[in-house]
Amino acid sequence: MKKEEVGNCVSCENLSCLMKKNYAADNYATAVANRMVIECKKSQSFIIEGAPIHGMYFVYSGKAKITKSGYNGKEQILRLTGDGDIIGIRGYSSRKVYPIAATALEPTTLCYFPNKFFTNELQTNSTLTYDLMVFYAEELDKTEERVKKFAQMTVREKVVDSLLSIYERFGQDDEGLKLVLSRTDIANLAGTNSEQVIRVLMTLKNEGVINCEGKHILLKKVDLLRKEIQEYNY
DNA sequence: CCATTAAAGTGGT
DNA sequence: ACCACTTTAATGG
Repeated sequence: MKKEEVGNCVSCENLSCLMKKNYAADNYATAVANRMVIECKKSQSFIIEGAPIHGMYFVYSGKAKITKSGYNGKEQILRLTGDGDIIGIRGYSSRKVYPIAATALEPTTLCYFPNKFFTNELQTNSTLTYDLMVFYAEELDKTEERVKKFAQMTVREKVVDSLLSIYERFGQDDEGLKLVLSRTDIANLAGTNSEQVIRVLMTLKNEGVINCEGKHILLKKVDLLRKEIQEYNY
């Protein structure tokens, strides 16, 4: 884990960032003074499952996966994160070690806040604390939805659901979805294996619903895909 | 540029 | 769903 401290912190332009949102210009300077900017290369893990909790991260730019390792070495992707997202936010439970791992999926810049600083902020800045509570509530909601989907969806539906969640979070351009994942990563997100993902992707391609060129996946008929899983959405 | 490893894809059980 | 295998792509020196 390579950490690089930047002497002169660039101003955070990311308006969805929880910190930026909850600080007036003058107080924000205090936050900036306490943060550390970390540059991550692709496939670099900046949080290791089981390592002692030391602080929390915001994604300044880039993308990362949050994972938990399973029984036979297979990992489960819990969620995907991008600009403005918070990572490592369970340092406030009684746990002393991170229950998850976080790995960059592309070159990623992180804002890091040591626990000591952030704990103090939570006790003094109630809007920040409230926003964080809303985040927790939404995460719990999403997790419960996912439990239902994992139990009830077919393999095909789980893959479709995963593709749509990537589409909704990250969008797509002419090339395809803006988050490029390996088949194995898609499988670990959907709760299947890479073979099944490969087969579902090929079927969808033959049906003309998506387009695949290497790792670039383009959703051609989003409405049709949504229709396939609509009964699972509330 | 080549060598080694990782990922994609296929077919059989 | 799982495993074994071939082909193809990515990585690193």
